[in-house]
Amino acid sequence: MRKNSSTNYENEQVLHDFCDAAYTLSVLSGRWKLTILVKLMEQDLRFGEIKQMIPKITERVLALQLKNLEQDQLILKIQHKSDPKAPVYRLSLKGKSLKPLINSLAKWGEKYK
Amino acid sequence: MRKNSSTNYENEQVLHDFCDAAYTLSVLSGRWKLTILVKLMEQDLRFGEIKQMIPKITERVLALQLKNLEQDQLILKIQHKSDPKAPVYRLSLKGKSLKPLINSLAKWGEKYK
DNA sequence: CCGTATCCAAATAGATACTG
DNA sequence: CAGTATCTATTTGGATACGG
Repeated sequence: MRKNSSTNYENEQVLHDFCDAAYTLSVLSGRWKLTILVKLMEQDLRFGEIKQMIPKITERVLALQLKNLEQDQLILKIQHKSDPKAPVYRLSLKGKSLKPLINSLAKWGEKYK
Repeated sequence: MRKNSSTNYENEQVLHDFCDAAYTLSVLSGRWKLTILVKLMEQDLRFGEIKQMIPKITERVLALQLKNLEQDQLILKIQHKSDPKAPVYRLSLKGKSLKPLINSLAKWGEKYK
């Protein structure tokens, strides 16, 4: 009797390809990514502003995480021709689309932590 | 003009405490955790069975990941008095409750990867 | 069969100084 | 201000051998 007895009623929820879930986890995993994304949900920010909001992050690591997020196309780095030295980081549509997902993660965490 | 123009219509979705989301990510992050959880969604398994299903995992790492999952109370290690040498790993209720969440992760990943 | 013990490699993150 | 360069520390995962 090793097979779960619950097989019948639980399978109405089909399991999607969990490799896709692994991809999602991969873009979210990183010491400060969630924090940065959440800050950017509210407004566009510059490097120094993020640094100020997250005092414990070092410049090197902030640069790395931003680069990752940009490569995964979750954020955009916007440079104006008028002042290319003051780029702004902004959520992309893909990044914005994470909002409900992050909320789902938070709800599960709140309930089960 | 740095403030997002989208502030008005997007805030109907309140942002939950993202620390709770970080907790959720933390229990899911680990090289093989998702794989193991998905296998256990279908049936209880023994150490050696999981090892066979994931040939590339080493015994040390499998033991570590199982220990993590057990500590986070996502899985149960079930030992029968009759044969304490043949424990079975089983999803806990908390572990089972991840199913819809993992599906959400997979759906987002499928769409945006 | 179900792990643990040792040792090692890789990835990630931190401290600090420096540059265009 | 917005990063890069170095160097180090920590965490995580892998290879392999051994033990109850």
